[in-house]
Amino acid sequence: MTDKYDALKLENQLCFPLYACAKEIVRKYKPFLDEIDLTYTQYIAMMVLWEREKINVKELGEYLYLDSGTLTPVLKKLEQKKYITRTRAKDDERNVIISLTKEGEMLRDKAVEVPKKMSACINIEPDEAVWLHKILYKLLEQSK
Amino acid sequence: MTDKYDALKLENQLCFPLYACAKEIVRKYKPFLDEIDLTYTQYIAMMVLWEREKINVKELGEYLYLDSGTLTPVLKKLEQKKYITRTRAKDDERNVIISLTKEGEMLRDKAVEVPKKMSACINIEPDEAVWLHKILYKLLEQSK
DNA sequence: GGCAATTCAATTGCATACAATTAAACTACC
DNA sequence: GGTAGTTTAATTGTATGCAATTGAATTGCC
Repeated sequence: MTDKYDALKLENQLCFPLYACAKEIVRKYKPFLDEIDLTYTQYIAMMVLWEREKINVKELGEYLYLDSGTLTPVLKKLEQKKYITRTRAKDDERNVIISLTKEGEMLRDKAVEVPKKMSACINIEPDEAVWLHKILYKLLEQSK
Repeated sequence: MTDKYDALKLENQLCFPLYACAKEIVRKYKPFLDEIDLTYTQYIAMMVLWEREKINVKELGEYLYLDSGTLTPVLKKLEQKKYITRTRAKDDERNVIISLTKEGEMLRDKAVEVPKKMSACINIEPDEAVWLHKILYKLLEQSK
């Protein structure tokens, strides 16, 4: 019951369900993120800022696995919305420092509801979630 | 050691590593897919075609979790490359039938090397891979 | 000190993704 | 048989993503 093309079957891929699952879950975030007027990419960028307050684009990109080509427009949007500021570092003008504004800080209290609402949408056993989390980070480590 | 914002920490998310992991793995495909001049989206579309030969856009979208807004331009590209044809169904002109061409069929022999090369790039225990596959499909089921 | 190499963010070009709308075709129902 | 509702792709508009390039700033090295 095997043929030489088995490896090409969609159902035999590991990448495909990963790709599809990520998209579907990000899509589920949308209604909740709409309430606080953030896209998913803006949301994860804010997440880092809430932890760090100040960070440059390169380091932010390392956290998020995104490059400046993606981040620059996202950060400009967040700047427009007054959640962050973008300023060249005095000591090294190549670096653009992203800083949280007071408005950005305040958004945190509204955003904290998002993960709560999401967890109600994803039906997964707690121990499976822990496992999945672990294995995904193990795979991510390989990309560094 | 917990605070009210713990749920907002990037490292506590399940969606983020899923999202990042999917992107990183798709990126790892790129050099192999470049060799056969396919993008990842074109590749997974071809994968379905190699299994099905004929399918309409809607049903293809259900397999791939993609809508016509994404698929139409992808399929037009594959048509340009002569791997598929797009024709309105005689019996119901709303349906666009995607069919594999002989060139598309022939590409399969080259494409079958891609999963082989990829598996050498992803370092994961076989039983973990099976488990991951299972849990991802379980999550995907919830999006139907 | 001066120049080559490196670093960083921004830009460009291309390819997704998806929500919302549109237009054409078909179905149901009377 | 006519019309309202439904279905299917395509289109439009917005937001990513990423490779490659650019330009400014900095560092290394002699």
